[in-house]
Amino acid sequence: MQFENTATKVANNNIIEGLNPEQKAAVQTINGPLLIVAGAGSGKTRVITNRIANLIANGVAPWNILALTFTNKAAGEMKKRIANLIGESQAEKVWAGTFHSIFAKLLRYDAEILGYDRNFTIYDADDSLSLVKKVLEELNLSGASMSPQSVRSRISSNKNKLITWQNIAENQRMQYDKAFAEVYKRYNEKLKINNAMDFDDLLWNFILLLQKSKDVLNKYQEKFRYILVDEYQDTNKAQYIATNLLARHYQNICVVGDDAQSIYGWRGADIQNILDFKEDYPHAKVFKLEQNYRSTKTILEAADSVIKNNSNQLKKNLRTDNQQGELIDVVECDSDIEEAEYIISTIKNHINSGKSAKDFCVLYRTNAQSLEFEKACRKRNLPYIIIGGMSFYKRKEVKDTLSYLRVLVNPKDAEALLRIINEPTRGIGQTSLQHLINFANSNSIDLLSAFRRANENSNLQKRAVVAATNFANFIDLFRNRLEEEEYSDVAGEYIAETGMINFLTMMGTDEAKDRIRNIEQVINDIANFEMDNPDSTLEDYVQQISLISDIDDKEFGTERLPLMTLHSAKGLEFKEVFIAGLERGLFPLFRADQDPKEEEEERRLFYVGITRAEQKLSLTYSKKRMKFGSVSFQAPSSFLREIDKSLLNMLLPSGEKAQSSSPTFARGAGSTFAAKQHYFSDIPQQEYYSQIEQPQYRFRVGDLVRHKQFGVGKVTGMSGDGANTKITVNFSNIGKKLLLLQYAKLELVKQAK
DNA sequence: TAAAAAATCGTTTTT
DNA sequence: CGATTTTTTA
Repeated sequence: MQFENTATKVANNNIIEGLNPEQKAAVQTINGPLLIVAGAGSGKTRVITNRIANLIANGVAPWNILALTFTNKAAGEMKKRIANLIGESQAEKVWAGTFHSIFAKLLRYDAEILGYDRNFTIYDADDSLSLVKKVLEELNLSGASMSPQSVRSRISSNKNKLITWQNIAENQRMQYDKAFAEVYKRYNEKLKINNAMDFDDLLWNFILLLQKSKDVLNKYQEKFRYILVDEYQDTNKAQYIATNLLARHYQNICVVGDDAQSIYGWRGADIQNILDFKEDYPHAKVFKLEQNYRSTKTILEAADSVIKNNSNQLKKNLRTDNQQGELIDVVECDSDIEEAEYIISTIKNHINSGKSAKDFCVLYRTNAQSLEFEKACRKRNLPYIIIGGMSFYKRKEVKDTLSYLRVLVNPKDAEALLRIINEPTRGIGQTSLQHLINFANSNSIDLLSAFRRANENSNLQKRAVVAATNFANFIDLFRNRLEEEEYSDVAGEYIAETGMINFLTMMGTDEAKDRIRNIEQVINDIANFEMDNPDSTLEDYVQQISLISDIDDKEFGTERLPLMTLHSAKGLEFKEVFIAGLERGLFPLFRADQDPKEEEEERRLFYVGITRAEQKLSLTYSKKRMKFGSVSFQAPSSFLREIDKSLLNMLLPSGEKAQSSSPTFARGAGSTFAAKQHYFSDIPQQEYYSQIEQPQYRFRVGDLVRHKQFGVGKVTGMSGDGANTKITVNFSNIGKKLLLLQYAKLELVKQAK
């Protein structure tokens, strides 16, 4: 005990040392509700970690502290820094993790209360999409009016708001709602049958658990006496309710966030949660961290001049003692190729003169934009890393491997089973599979059991019976072994026996070799996980893996140039940042010009991007850009106009100064012409500049159009002329509609070929 | 049943 | 354009 006291005192000095007064005050507040409004680059992470260390130094047990983040990376970073302050042994006892991973862990203890098995699997967006497709097929709604994508995202956004299918069925406004409620209901039933939860269920089911069992609620309220939520501006309703339930008794809840950096509204995040915190907890203390330690004055001024165009925010006044710094380059490029060439060659030059690749970063709005940057990097032999996008875990062979493991862990997981049953082919084709599914349904057994009892199924061919029985035996064999042996060994042999690797070896191509290595990497990963977590099971491994994203991977420190979306960049910082594609319709993305709320979110995203930069910021846009294999013409982003001109340095890719009266910038920014598609990239530029009055486009059958209310649809017919022109559009959401062209205000999305 | 060819489709952002 | 799904054919 004596010993520990000394240690605590030493730690205590570390904990407050070098903090500014606001930071210190926040760190030293122990009890009661606390809101920390942390501007970009204000040392937020430091305050959070030091505060947790301070709680522990003041006698709070680390296992009574719950710290919730949005990414595993943030959680890992937090743990690492707490460990530096108070030592590994204490730090690892803190409950720090993402909402999803912590709740998943807690759900496993009491899954039975909700009617789930403890070994439930977690469905990612792909899994849940394919489940939606199956439901649509089953209910005979496929092809008709509902696209699986839109149904899935609607289900998700309802779940984020805790809206049940019954709620929708009761309040249905249209026939469409009725059908949707039906799909939603069936989707949930199927999840339950598969003993699976989607991402949103992890939040909602945890709430249900707390509501259903008073014991469980008490248990966790007692356990998590001190709760801390990072990025509070991005919490959705489910996360809000869950944290409030947990904190209700002790009210030791500390939330940290920056309303100016709320960028997940589309995923159900409710910025109101942070704006209303003081109303939820009237006694809450509030601290504002307004001292920025990251960026130059120029960058901060630019960020401020952008964000002040938003209404509805907590007042903040970011300041810095850093230098004024360089002007912000704004570079007008001819094409997306030139844009990538400019950015990558600029970075390459800096690297050649001694700078490090990891000090730079290229940000873009959509993942699709990464392609040209990759090409440019490869051309110059510049190592790069794409964060997000096609992640390791989304690759086919990796998903297949994980699906095999899922079947092993949770034999009810029909999604996983269907995914791998013919990977490699096993002589169980569509017809046989359908017979097996029917057998499972009519006997109310899970799919694997139907495989096991294939010999009772008179519809099956002999060959299929043998194949199905073999497969079931194969799974059962390894399930038995799992009970006795170390799971990493079993998993390794199991995957080897699936035949995937043999199949790929036979192909022999370079790509196949890559895939084999990826599969092996999963096996290694399992072994490492087992070593790191000696008491864990294969269930644990499979469950945590589905909640991991690319940004969590540790490859950052290496000498590679990071490329990522603006969303992925949240929480990161780089000496020099390039933001590409500042074009109307791309950033801010098109639907934002109708809806002010969306536009404000895009602006916050821009704010996030700008404030990632420490020393230097460059913004680029391109006049032409490839979209869907055809060229589209772009106007500069309206956001460029919002930055104070005195902070900008207008350039051409050659490095020459663009005249301040650069035609594109001067006109494009204020004009109303939308990005329009052409099929010849050599249309003279003059035409582009004179296109301020956009000619009336004549729609044709086959065109893809957008309607303000009805969404996107395909033109299937035209009739009449002049003011009487009528147009038939088949909307993906609601089906066919006959509209009067002059009132419909249709917007061209894509021309027919 | 499985591989190859053809057609279709789409672009936010992610735990 | 490139990925994915549907259709055709062996």
